[in-house]
Amino acid sequence: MPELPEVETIVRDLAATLPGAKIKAFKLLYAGAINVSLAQWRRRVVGQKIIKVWRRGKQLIFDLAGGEHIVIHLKMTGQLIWRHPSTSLRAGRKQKIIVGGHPIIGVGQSLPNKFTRAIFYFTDGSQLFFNDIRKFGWLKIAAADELAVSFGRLGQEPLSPQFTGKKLQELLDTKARSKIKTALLDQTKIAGIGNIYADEALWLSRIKPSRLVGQVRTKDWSALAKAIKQVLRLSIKHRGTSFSDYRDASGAKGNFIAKLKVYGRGGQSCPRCGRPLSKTKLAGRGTHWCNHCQK
DNA sequence: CACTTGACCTGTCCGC
DNA sequence: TGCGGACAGGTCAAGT
Repeated sequence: MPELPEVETIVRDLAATLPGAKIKAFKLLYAGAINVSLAQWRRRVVGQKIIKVWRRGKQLIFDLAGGEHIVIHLKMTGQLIWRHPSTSLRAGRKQKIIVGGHPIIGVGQSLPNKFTRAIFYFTDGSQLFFNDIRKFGWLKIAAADELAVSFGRLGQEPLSPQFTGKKLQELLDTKARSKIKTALLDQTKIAGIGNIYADEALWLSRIKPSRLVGQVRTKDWSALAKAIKQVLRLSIKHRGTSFSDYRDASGAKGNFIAKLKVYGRGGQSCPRCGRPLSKTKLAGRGTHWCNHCQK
């Protein structure tokens, strides 16, 4: 599910509420959701204060006052939804719901639900729910050195100033015979692009997903880098794409689905040239493009 | 070595 | 209405 714009949206939401919060308790509903025993998890997490919320690629990180880090990957269907007994994360969307017999304010259905895999309880009464239908997502507790090793394997942040056409070419042009879409999805080269935004960025830059990296020219690299930044930024502005399960930290859907040009639109007309969009499988993923205006 | 497939899970949708 | 299969935002390991 969540690619960079969705994770960034959740990070911004949580960064507005979590820093300073102290974890009072932790409830685990699916044992596979964490990387250590529950006893060890609680030993390292409960009593800790969250001092910072940030993102690297598609992963969220809570920095803890004691120096360790909670790292979260939402994979396809993960959600992080924050609730407080008396306040709503986003003004204007308040809605009374009942949790455990106590009325709280939030958006959408009551929590926990049958897909809730873990719950953080904070000393101020607020709660953070980790929901995940498909159970691919995970929470990890990591020391600083483990975090550095794991993030060292991740590629360039596409929204960083260093991410230019030249840089993109340097990163991807090493395997001339691989397909450009496959290369864009390689998290060790670029961190954060997933299936939706790979298709969207390639459409924007008029490059066919199956084009070989070796056939991408200098001006294409520059257009592609620009398209990647453009689509990621625009999606963040619209709070991400809710194709099915993605929700922000208040439980609300993102709005970018209305702005998608090709993803999920196979058979419909190309917004640029009007011809029908193609859909096929590439790199094991559904791939959408316009066979007329993408070369 | 590079690329493809299967596996991990649960849900939805479509054709029969 | 039921059933089987394909497919879904991600990433690994195993197989070719």
